[in-house]
Amino acid sequence: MYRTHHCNALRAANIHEQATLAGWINSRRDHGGVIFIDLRDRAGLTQIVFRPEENAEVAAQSHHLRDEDVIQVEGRVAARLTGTENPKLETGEIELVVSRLTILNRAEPLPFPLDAEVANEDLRLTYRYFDLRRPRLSRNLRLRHRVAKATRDYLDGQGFLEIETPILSKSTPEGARDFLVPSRLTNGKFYALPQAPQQYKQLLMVGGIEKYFQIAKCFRDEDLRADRQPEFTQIDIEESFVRPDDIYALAEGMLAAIFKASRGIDIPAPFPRLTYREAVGTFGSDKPDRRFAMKLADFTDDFRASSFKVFRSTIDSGGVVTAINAKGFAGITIGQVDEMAAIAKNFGAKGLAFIKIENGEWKSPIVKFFTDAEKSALQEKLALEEGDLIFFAADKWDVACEVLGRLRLRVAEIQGLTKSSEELDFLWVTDFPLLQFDSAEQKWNAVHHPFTRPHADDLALLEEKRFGEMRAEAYDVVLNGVEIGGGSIRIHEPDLQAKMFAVLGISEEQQQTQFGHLLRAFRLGAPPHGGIAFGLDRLVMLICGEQSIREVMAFPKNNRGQDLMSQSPSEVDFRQLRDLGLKLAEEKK
RNA sequence: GGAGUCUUAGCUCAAUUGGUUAGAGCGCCGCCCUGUCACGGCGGAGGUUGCGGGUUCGAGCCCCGUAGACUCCGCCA
Repeated sequence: MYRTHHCNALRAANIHEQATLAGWINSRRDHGGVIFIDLRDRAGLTQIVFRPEENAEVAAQSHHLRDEDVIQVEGRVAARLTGTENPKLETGEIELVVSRLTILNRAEPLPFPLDAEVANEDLRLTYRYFDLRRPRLSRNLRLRHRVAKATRDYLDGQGFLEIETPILSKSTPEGARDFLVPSRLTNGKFYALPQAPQQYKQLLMVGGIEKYFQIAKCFRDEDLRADRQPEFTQIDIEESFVRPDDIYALAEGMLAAIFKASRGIDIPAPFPRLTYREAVGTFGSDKPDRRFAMKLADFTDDFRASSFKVFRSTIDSGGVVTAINAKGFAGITIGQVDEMAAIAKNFGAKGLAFIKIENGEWKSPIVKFFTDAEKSALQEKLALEEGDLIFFAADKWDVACEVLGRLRLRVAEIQGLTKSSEELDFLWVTDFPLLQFDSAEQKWNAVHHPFTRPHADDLALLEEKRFGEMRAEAYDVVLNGVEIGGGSIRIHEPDLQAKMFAVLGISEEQQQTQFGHLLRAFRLGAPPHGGIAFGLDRLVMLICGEQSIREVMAFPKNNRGQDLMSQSPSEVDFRQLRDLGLKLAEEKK
């Protein structure tokens, strides 16, 4: 046995007992004579003390110890001298007077200190196993475990079965780029790593499972972001004989259990619901951060007869005029104006009109075009006050909303509106559009995925080919402006599914080769079903108060998808390629 | 593929307007120190200022290029 106690176990009640501890040297304080060491293991810290008068040999050895050496110590639990107790430590009333020291392993000079923030993420990722010793990451991984455990316990309690689905699966044309795995036994053919267990979970429903879940690894070969890694984890759920309301209640219950278990807090449920049109129209985003207002206000009717040509012509051609009030932002700098204009342009605006309210005056080159009626409409709907700043967007509805939505987020960031907020704002966004026209490819794409059920009231639109107007029976859960989950009720009828594939431009032949098994399954008595999937990494990130999912994964990849620690991806031996029947197109330089 | 920010000692950072030998704290090495808890004191080692080029009497600083990191856009059914 390496130890009799962990490093957060000994208390005043243990005084005079013998104990053996093992762990890392967190810090050492060498007084030449007496030497103190804070010994750390995953449970906490215990001060151990070496005294020459107690054991000269061991004390002499102790002078050579360094931070992060791994040692085992045996000794007597003693009360600290009066006045030297440390209230900052749970073990602060006692110390271990060492009589025997075993050095289990030494540490070379450290690549970076563990007791300070390190900015260089490259270095942290290269020495990830070392970085994991820091309280930040160990706390995050513990919270992640609590979230996963609460998820399993809750769903188990609701009668769900955790079922694994294949990692080696089939490439499909829709969606993200697949990671491919060449097949050795069938040269020239490939597996794909799953982007999500979507088809498998639907087939489990056909299989009569009724209630399935999985904490599933998913893979997408797309560019990375602070909240996107090529492999990530979903809490994947599917259930038969459900309406959206059933899914909402289940998801709310699960999130409540997760937040209770991880943060010890009760979250208010049911969550408010916004339709997609409401969310985008009011906040300029389908994942609105509602912890601050700065709502979009529509002025299309007010400017219908405007003498300001830009507004007038936009409205005449079916566009809208909307605005936000950036409260107290009239002191905006030239640089910030440029930045805002750049954001507007980046998201499709032709320009950015704005008005400063300063010294009781409306300052802007466009104010001269406005009538009193137009001004009072602005005044009223935006509740204008001294020091405010109005941003306008005049464009097609979706462009105008997105532009103001992006400006809204940037202004809030500059003003620090959510900086110290502890608020947890959950909501459902419902009634997403079913299809979106891709003008580059000149085809309709599924907004959610091809298996999403059209809204029952909009089925007639399918026959009329008014695809852009169709709503989906799809929903997202949003927390503080981050999409943490999304799902839909699925199509379970083979004919409707085939029709959807056709709309998406998937030929009859492709349907058979790529989705034949699914269509066939639907002809053998598929129950109505639907589900939802949560991004576990993003959820844990929010629970931990982190800005990046890399901070809640044990071994994340960098921006280029590389693991700096193990140096993957890496070249492979030519024999491996030969076995797979592969040849590289270009010789590596 | 595009935009932005950044890159100075092992780590975190500094270096006035372009001006002498690029500094500090932590860490490391050596010596001292018997009640500290971020212990303290004295001394020492450690630098091609990411890389390449240019302007200049003189470049860490200005210009051009390039590499890398991060953030965002595109992309992510």
